[in-house]
Amino acid sequence: MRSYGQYCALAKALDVVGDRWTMLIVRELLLRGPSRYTDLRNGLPGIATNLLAERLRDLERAGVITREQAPPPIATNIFRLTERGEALRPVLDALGRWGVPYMEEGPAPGDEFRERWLAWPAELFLEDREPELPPVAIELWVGEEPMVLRTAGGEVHAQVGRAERPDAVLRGTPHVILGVLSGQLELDQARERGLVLEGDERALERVQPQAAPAL
Amino acid sequence: MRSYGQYCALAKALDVVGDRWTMLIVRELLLRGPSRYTDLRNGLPGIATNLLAERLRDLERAGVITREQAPPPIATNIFRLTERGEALRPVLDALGRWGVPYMEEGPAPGDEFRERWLAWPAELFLEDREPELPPVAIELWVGEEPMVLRTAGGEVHAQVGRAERPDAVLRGTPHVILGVLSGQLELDQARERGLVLEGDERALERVQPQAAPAL
DNA sequence: CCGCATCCGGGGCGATACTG
DNA sequence: CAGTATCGCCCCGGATGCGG
Repeated sequence: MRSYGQYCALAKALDVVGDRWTMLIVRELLLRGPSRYTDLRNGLPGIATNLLAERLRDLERAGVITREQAPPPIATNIFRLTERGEALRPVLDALGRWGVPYMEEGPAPGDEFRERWLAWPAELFLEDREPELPPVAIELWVGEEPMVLRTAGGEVHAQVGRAERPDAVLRGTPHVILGVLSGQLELDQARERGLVLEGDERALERVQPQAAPAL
Repeated sequence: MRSYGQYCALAKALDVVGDRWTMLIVRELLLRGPSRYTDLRNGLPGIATNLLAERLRDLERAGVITREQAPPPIATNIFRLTERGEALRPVLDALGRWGVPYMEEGPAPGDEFRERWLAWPAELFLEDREPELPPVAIELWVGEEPMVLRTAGGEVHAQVGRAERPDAVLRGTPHVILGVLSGQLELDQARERGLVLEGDERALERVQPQAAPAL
């Protein structure tokens, strides 16, 4: 990116991560951990391949990510965030939180969706309000790939995958699931909009925000 | 900006404020409060006039700013952040904080500078560690325009202008002043690099961070 | 299949000129 | 003062090719 040419911390930050797609690449690396080129590309629907390659080069030069050659049998590179790159998490948290209201309207026609993108609102909004009880696991089915929410140390962690014995299973559209996770939708309302909840309803209530956070 | 076409809070946020110059326009409105077109332009060295006009239109349509017609005698518009726009402050705070390390190297050749941009690191790093004492005011001279730091309620507020009877006056380059404010530079080191401190040194020490924050 | 490089059309960007 | 108009250029997006 062309530098803004301003001696200002914000402008300098934007010189590094202000380019189109750059923040979203960081999002993928934060959500997935170290990733291969193809995995990144899969998590970034719409990006042109040359742009991804160019951004990865830029980010590497800027010290935000590193590129590791996997050992010879595997002919692939692994991209991973440096400490400096991980330090961008508060930035993406803030931006993601600011963007949540735009999710309420539901996906625009043609919008792509990846299950793991839900990890953001999930970890942002949910908390384990009864950490002294045994941990619970909630499975989410919102597309092809299942996700699982687990309580641990008062927090809730989200990741792609299944639970062995989930306390509850939620199925629904991204829009409805997000409404439930963010506390914008009551369970009754959500059910009217197609939410299916199997298992222990209390597991869900345990992690939902008490009051709907102001968006 | 072209939409990313992703049903993701972060991508949706970037659809609105991810365009080039957009965040910096919000920076100016946060730092200055409601502003005229020309004032914005002055605080955004390097921006093309048509781009500023276009971004202001976009931000207005997105509900981030409003445009008010000033009463007839003054034939000018006033742009001001909406509540939604003010809600971007945590985002810019996080990004600005992430960008501070790039300031340590000093300005790049040709970098523009505005005194008020210092308000960011100032309010971010400084705190009144002795709020029970009478408030102090510190004047900063780093360019044409003076700035003043005032303690109030345990916090430190920065704004353009002078103090009537400053407890201390600091003069130096942006780079050195920033080093002092962020706690990266000891006073001795700063003096070697051209810092001039008049008045009560304790006023400065009172608001400096105790330990240099990890950048 | 993975990780790009190349090519090309369109649009956003930057600089300057101009207008009410 | 507060923008609009214009124009060249480069960046972006999409498609394709290609070596390992």
